Amino acid sequence: MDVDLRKLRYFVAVAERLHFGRAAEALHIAQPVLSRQIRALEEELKVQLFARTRRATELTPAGEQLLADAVPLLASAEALRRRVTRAARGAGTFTVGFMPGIIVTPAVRALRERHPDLTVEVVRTTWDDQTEVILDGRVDIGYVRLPIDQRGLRVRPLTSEPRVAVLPSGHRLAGKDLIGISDLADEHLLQDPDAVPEWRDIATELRRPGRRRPAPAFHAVEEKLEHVAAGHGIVVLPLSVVAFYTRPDVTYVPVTDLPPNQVCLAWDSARRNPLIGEFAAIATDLHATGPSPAW
Amino acid sequence: MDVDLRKLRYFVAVAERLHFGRAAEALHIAQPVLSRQIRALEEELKVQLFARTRRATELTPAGEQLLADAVPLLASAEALRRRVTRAARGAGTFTVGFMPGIIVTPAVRALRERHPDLTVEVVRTTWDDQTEVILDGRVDIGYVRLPIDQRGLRVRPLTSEPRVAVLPSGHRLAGKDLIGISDLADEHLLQDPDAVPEWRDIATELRRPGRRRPAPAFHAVEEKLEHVAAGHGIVVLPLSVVAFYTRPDVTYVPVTDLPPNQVCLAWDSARRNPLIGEFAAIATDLHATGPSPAW
DNA sequence: GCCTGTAATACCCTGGAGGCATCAGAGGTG
DNA sequence: CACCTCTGATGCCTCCAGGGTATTACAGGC
Repeated sequence: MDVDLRKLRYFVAVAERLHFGRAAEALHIAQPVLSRQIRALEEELKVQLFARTRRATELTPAGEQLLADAVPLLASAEALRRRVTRAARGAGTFTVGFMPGIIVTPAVRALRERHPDLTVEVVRTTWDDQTEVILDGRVDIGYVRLPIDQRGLRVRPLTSEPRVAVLPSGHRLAGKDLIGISDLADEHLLQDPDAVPEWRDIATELRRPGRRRPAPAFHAVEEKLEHVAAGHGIVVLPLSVVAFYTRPDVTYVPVTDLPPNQVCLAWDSARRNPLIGEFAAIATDLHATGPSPAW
Repeated sequence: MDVDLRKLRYFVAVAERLHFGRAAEALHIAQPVLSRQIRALEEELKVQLFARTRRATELTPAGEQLLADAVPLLASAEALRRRVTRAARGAGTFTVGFMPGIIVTPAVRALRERHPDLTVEVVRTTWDDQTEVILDGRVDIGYVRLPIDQRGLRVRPLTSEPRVAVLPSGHRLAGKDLIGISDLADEHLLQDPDAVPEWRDIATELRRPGRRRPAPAFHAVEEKLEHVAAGHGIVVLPLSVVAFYTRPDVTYVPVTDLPPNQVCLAWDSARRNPLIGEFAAIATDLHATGPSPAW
């Protein structure tokens, strides 16, 4: 009748590795069990999921489709679990996520005033988990910075702010009033290139292929600034972030041909919680009519 | 580890009825089994879901939360099942849903030309199932008419078209060039009031409470027109629909204070299928630059 | 021809989901 | 107040699905 989430989880493990033995190991079960479960899933769905040649294992089109659907489904199931537990603990809590540099206080205060009995919490996110926390139920609504993977989310634009290049104080470009992306082509970018898509378009053509890979293992703003100060490279950040996390040994320069960073509200598109809509309205309102922020 | 979808289904059955016996009956299982399963679910989540007083059963806040999350999760699971089966049958098929009066041919043809090996199918929907078919996997993308419940969907506006009142040919208003909603206040609306939200705002105040309820059991356009012709009442439809399903014994009149009907593209926000994005781009493009339709 | 790596098969054991019969407590009723 | 009814909970049985171990079957490489 219903699909079994356990079987789906097993399937995903195999589909991601294309190897029963290693998948079984990762799942902490014996390999024959996994073989049988997958076969059972195939029989239940009346569909072949893997093309098994004795030597290799690969996905059929149906398997590809299942993988694409199973991953978000499992995430939703996990989110459901988390939200129920949260709902039990704090009968009335509402959690707002935000990226560094975004001011959430006015909107949060407004929501508290309208619902005196409600506990409103805030959670700081990073570039990597800003959408994750929404989909897994840790926050009810989040202030996010584009670009993001919008799958499973509803997104409403709020505002945008210019981005600047953050450099060590002694850097050759440190004194400039204004630079272009091409001036930075030889710099090492200390952050996820997805956060600065234009970087790829313009800079990567100039870069030698053998160059050291990005792979930054630090995600918080403070860590990035620390590395910039140490001269390991540069980062590109929205102006408000730099203004907030100011420190003497790094400086910043506006970059002309870098489009502004778009700040949006995002929430789980499958949910129906009146507070989400209410908060979104408040926040949108504040950003439209309220006092303009520093940038 | 994972939640059990069967238990969730059982929970929803009880939560919707607030009665174990009747829920068990609806699920075709014995009542003690259901009691035990719910209790097991509560223990697994470490949360009390129902407040059981010996005489009544009601939901706790955690239960409310679970109900809100479980319903879409079960729907997603069902959709996953359906999509996998479809992916197995037609290795490469893409299905487009559309409401009556919307012309999909050019976009479908364009997609076919770009992917000669792809089977592109179209499905006509009704007001009631236009979003359902998207969420349960019967279509990959749908042309929908607002207002809709956007939960679980991504929606992109396409175009809008005026709406008209459809009347029997002999109706007192049949000859008019233009009427207002208030002229229709005494008419019987033969369709889901949600389809014409303004009807509620304006007309219901004028209506006596004891009036016959809407509850229309017919949904296809042809059926509505049949009933209008028979003098059972009137309907409000987008102009293109009336133009398409023309018949001699019904006529239509533009309504001044009825905002136009918004046509959008909508697809499952959790999915990642490049064809969806491609089709959306084609359709948006056609509607922006292509030949303007009849209305 | 033999060894290795990989999935499938054979067989067993346990726990959980289902059924039936019954119990227990809260309200209503004569 | 005794009794009946309605409703969910318990006790006990059966059976199958999911887990484990041992082994087989087959394709390639040496």
